[in-house]
Amino acid sequence: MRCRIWNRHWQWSRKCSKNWRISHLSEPVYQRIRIAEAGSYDGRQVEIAGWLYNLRKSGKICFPQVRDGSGILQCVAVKSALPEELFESLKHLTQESSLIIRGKLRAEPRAPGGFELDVEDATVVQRVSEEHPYPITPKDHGIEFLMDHRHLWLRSRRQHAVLSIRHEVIRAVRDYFDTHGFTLVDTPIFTPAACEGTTTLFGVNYFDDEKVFLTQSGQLYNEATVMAFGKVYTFGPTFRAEKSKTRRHLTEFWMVEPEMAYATLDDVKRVAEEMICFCVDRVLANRREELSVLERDLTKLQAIQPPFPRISYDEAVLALQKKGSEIQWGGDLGGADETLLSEDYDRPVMVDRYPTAIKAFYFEPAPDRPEVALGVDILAPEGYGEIIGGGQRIHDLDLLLQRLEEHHLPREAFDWYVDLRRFGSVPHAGFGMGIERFVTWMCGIDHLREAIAFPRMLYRTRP
RNA sequence: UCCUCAGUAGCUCAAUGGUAGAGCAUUCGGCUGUUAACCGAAGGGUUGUAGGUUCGAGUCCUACCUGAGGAGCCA
Repeated sequence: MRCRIWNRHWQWSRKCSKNWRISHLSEPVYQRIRIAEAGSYDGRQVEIAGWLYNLRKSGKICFPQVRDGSGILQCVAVKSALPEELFESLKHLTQESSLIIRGKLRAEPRAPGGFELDVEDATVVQRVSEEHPYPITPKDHGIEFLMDHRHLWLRSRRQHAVLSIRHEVIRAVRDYFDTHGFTLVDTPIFTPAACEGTTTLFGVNYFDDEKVFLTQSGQLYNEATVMAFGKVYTFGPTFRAEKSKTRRHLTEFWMVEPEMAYATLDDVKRVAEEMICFCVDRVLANRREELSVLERDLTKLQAIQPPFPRISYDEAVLALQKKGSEIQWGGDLGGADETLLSEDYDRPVMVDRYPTAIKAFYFEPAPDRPEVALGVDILAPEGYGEIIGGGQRIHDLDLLLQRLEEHHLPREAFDWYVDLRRFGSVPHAGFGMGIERFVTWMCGIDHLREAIAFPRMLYRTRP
């Protein structure tokens, strides 16, 4: 397999340019490895394939730093040990040129990462030209420039770390639900109507003048699938056409939404707490390197242990008023209120039983106090705001019909949803967690846009 | 939709209403252990756009465009 790849490169190189291959060796004796595995190959002859991250040079020695997506490895090319042509071409390599380097790997305390490759041979796959040098230099850049070059910015260490942590979070979320009896049942992206009727939706033309909308939640569909499977979750993209221009909003983001039959608000709180701790532990266990690149304060993440504080909306309003907030009972918590509230705790805080009037139509009212709903928001510490919203759904047919009417929602659009209350309706509950908000919090970064590869925001849909 | 701030070299930024400049990047030269290497030199400009005030505008005024932050909005 390795030889076939090698031969293909070799033939391609001869076709492309006579300068393309600068090797002076003919036998492929080097084992291709990824930089992350360097520790297992001390003293061996290896080959790494990647891109030039940075280059420092003296007169007769140069240090190309190569990244291959798994890590960064410093190489050493010494003039006296290499053919003139090879040394000169390495010395004049441009940033982000793609190349394959072969040589002997060894432990080296002076090198970042602890390992270093003594260059014996190299192949430049594509040289970045001086006329169009790589735009992202190792110096400061403004956010506009970086966002315009997002397709290249992803290669930098910090962005690589953030997206690696995102991957870890997503894997942990799925592992958690997969090992706790939940079935993944994805819900449609095209939906015929508003899930809640209030928020703004992106409309799409769907053949012959029919109008459909991009989903803003899979929850209503989850309420159908959960009656088939008992415990389900949806994981997918979500679209909100809100003209929000803040560091906490994207127009396209990813959300995980579990739903449980025969479950109540307390079950939601228990499962959410357990899942959050599971994900934080995974990130801490598997992504130390990335957290360190991001200079994340680990003690802040290590403090995320059960039990999380649980307070009611009533208590939250009183606490906020004491801290100087203008909030009145009946109003929603603003961004500033969320920060103010969470600064009292070193772990996520659960706020439940919001006024029914400010919650969506499907929330079950508290049996003893119908003016509050059995919903809960979970606010991340350090001012990261709401990461989870959820609660118990109405399971009574008559109450649901009454709510639809009160919210002026079209009965026809909700026929199937209402049907669920006719055939073995049971108390059920669930929640939704925004992946980017969770990742932003894990990484300790200050903007949601870095927690997804290609963010979609108000006024920004490129690249 | 509203408020605030910004737009000058490829990038990050300077420039009292009076000759548009520095660092990085690029090119050339020097350096055998560099850590965003360093030292020397060179090239690189329609100061977001359109008007206006002025002897003279990057700088002041008006409008517009673009971006950022925030508010509103927002399971």
